[in-house]
Amino acid sequence: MAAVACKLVNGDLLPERCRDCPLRKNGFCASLSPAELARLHPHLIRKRLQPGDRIISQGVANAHYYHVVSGTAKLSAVLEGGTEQILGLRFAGDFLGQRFAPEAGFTAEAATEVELCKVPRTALDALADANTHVGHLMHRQVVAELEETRAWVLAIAQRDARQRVAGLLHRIARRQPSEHAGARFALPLSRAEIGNYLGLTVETISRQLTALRRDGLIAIERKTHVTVANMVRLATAAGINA
Amino acid sequence: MAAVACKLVNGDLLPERCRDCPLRKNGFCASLSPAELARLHPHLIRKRLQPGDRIISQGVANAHYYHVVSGTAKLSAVLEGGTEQILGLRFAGDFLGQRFAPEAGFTAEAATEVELCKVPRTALDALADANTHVGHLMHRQVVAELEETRAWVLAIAQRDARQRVAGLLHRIARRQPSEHAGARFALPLSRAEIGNYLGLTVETISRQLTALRRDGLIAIERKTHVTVANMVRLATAAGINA
DNA sequence: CGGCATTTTGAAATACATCAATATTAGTGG
DNA sequence: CCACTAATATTGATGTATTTCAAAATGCCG
Repeated sequence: MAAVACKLVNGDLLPERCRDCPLRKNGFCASLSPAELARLHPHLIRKRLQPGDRIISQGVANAHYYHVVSGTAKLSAVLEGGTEQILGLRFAGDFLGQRFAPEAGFTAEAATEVELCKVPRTALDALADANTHVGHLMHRQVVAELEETRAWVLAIAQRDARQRVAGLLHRIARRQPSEHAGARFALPLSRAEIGNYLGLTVETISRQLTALRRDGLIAIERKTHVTVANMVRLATAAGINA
Repeated sequence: MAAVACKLVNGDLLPERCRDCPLRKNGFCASLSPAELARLHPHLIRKRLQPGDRIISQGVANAHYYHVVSGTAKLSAVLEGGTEQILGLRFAGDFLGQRFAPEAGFTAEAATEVELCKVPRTALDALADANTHVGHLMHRQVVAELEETRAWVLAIAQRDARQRVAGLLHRIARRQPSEHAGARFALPLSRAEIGNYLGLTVETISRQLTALRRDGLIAIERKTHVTVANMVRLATAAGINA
């Protein structure tokens, strides 16, 4: 919640916190020059959230962008009808918030314990305008997200229940911190939420999970802790690759 | 196919063709200043395509952006498995092509007779870099497309066959040239393509269309010419608004 | 330990898919 | 213009995956 003091490392413009940040190596920050990071750094705030804590609220103008440093965030939206719809998950390295979107189109909340890097819109937008390269980066960011969303449509449109569930587990596993490398993780969503996300019922999710366990693709302990026995077989079950 | 000669109108920097263009009033071009349009204009090429003609080929680096001036374009992609998937439709005013996407992620072809405004990437990219405002416009463009794609995911995830078909007809109707204002249009997709798009079979599409006709929401002549009897009832059938 | 939400499991209902046959349309050449 | 063909669309009968309804089991928290 509190801002960490800024301290520049001797002989290097790169701020200490950013240099130690796991995100420095990949994604958005990796493409920023030390000078750009240095300019941004004074405005960065590190936050740690507990499951259920709100990050972004749908329909509210949001003054910040966020970078997920660790943990998993859940994206959801309430439709006109009042029904809730899960829109996706965001993992370490993912960016939250759209430029030029006046108000948030969805709600984001911590699904697990989450560490965030909070960036004021004004700061990043100013940098983007001053430095074309950063503006392009943010633009790329959206293009990539669009691609991913399109891929998701395809995935859901012509796949059956087993493939959808296997596909979701596969996607979650791939994005786990590399040490565990997909082997073991806590499900960031309840069965009901998974069903909502995949367009299936709670019961179907439950049945498919037990089926996947019965077939030896995964193991489940304490309802939420999944161990993937075989990533390749899981991918096959998901209908990924030909 | 051939470039139209450029001719500036007296006392106005706005090129004649652009001024007469139906797109001038809305969308991307509406946000460009006369000076910006004038700069872009020499590079614009008007093309007229017949149904089935390719506009963009998946996997190929594309040297142009396109604006749909009239008609309907069909977007599709071939997945790893070799199966084809319809990704969507583009109507008059819609933009084709993503900045920073090195190669086309999908194929676009004319579904009806289509009029296009073809813009070299180099020209528009240069303008975008020279003039922040234009860069922002292209950025906004993607953000809007992302929003729309997300909405589509929602639509398909938790709706049954009738709702999906009604929803598609509603979306097509809304985007028809205003004179006809949704009343009557030719379906730009075959039953098989609609099924592919909506994740349903040809037979189901056919049955749902006859059901909608039987219920008096639409009329169909010559298989492809749809008249919407009641847009409000169609929207209700689609599950739009609560 | 007891209450409460979530998950699992079972049985019946249903929406959509599949298989199969017929009907319509568009295209082609006589 | 008509007959012929091929492609696309419709309609029917049956099968199946998923939903729905209902109940039991598990895990969670005071």
